[in-house]
Amino acid sequence: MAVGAIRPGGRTARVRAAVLKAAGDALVEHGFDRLDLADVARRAEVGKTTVYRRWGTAAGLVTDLLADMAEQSLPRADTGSLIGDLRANARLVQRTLVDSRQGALFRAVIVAATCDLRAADALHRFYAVRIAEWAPCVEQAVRRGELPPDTDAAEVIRAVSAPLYYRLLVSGDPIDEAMADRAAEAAAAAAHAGVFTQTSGPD
Amino acid sequence: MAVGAIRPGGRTARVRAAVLKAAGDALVEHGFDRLDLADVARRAEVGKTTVYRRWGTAAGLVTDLLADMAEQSLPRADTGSLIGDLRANARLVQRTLVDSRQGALFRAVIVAATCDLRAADALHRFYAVRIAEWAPCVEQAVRRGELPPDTDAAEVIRAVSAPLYYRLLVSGDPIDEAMADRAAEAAAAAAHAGVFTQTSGPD
DNA sequence: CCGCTAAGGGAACTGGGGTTTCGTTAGCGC
DNA sequence: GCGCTAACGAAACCCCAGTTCCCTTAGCGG
Repeated sequence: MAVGAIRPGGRTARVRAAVLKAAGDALVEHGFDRLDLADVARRAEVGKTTVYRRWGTAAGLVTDLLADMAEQSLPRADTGSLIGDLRANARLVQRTLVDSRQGALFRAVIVAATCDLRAADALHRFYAVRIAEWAPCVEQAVRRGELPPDTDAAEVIRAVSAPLYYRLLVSGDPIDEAMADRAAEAAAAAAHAGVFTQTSGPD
Repeated sequence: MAVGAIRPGGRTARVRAAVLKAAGDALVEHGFDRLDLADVARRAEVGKTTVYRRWGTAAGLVTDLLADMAEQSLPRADTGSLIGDLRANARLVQRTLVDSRQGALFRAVIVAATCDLRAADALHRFYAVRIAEWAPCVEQAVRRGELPPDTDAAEVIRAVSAPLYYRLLVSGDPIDEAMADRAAEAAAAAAHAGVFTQTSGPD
């Protein structure tokens, strides 16, 4: 049985909150690779034994942090048009990745996911939830007749985020609002052209 | 002056080749976070002092490995049509990322880039070269009249790769040939729609 | 082929990240 | 509010990644 599952109230919850906060701070300052659990314990004003007992490794700590982040997701937009909704989504992601704290945090959890299977699971579930949250934008557009009937909604949402994450992690090119808008427009154009229909693309 | 710059021949070159090979093997097996320089030295049958002296850190070693990988880049395709060239590019990237050795290696260098500024520089230059290699496909399509005159060629190429890397690093969704084709088609559709023109998108 | 010294290698050393031990605090059922 | 024990925490401990020391090998200019 996991530590903290039997008496989850009071001190246990306070310790968890303090440690996750401290872990976030440490990740933003040093990044995942230099995350020192003893340092996290010091910041949280908690015994380092506690951190090692409850979370074990840096990856375990990040996994729990991600579970915590997953609970506060922002609601999707509903502007009335596909391009409006996709732009809203792209700009939300853009602002998140550019924000110095949030951006560093996302880089850290993505790195953690490449190092640890549980962290990877948590990350994939995190994004599955986010994508599912925004998919109705596309489904509404289908119902309005803006898009082909069997358009894969999740695929369209993924297509909006992909260029932003590609720049963050791979190419290092700047991530500004104009490029977020282009990402939204590109996804919309491809969806209109029927590229994201579930059976097959147009011939 | 860097070690190995004064007598770059013979033993120095042999040691570098052996160490980079061993580093690649170790990265594929354990990933960047568990890269142990002493282990690399053992695999390369080289003194661990040598590895620490010449490369210093895991990030430094990966940076050099990336410089080595940059030298063998595959030539771009020339199928005669934009969609053909983009599909070839998407499938090349797809095969690379799915390949157990290459995929692990790319994940590792991307992780290294998030930890170390020099590694990040090396990675960004690596992708800038790859993108520049494939940009002429788009420029030819412009000349053929397939695309608007002021299409940003690099942006189109990036749009092809982005969904593949997004799945590799972020969402964890499968990366098969069909999805590579969709990525190519989506980029082509957006480019046709004028989303990637340098002045501004269509109104 | 000789000498200078760049580069490599074995071995001992060290510091701090992670573990173990055991005593203390406080959540929660009654 | 009482008692049981889950959970926390201080300190001693251990192990190994990374460093230092110093000797050996071999590239390369002459």
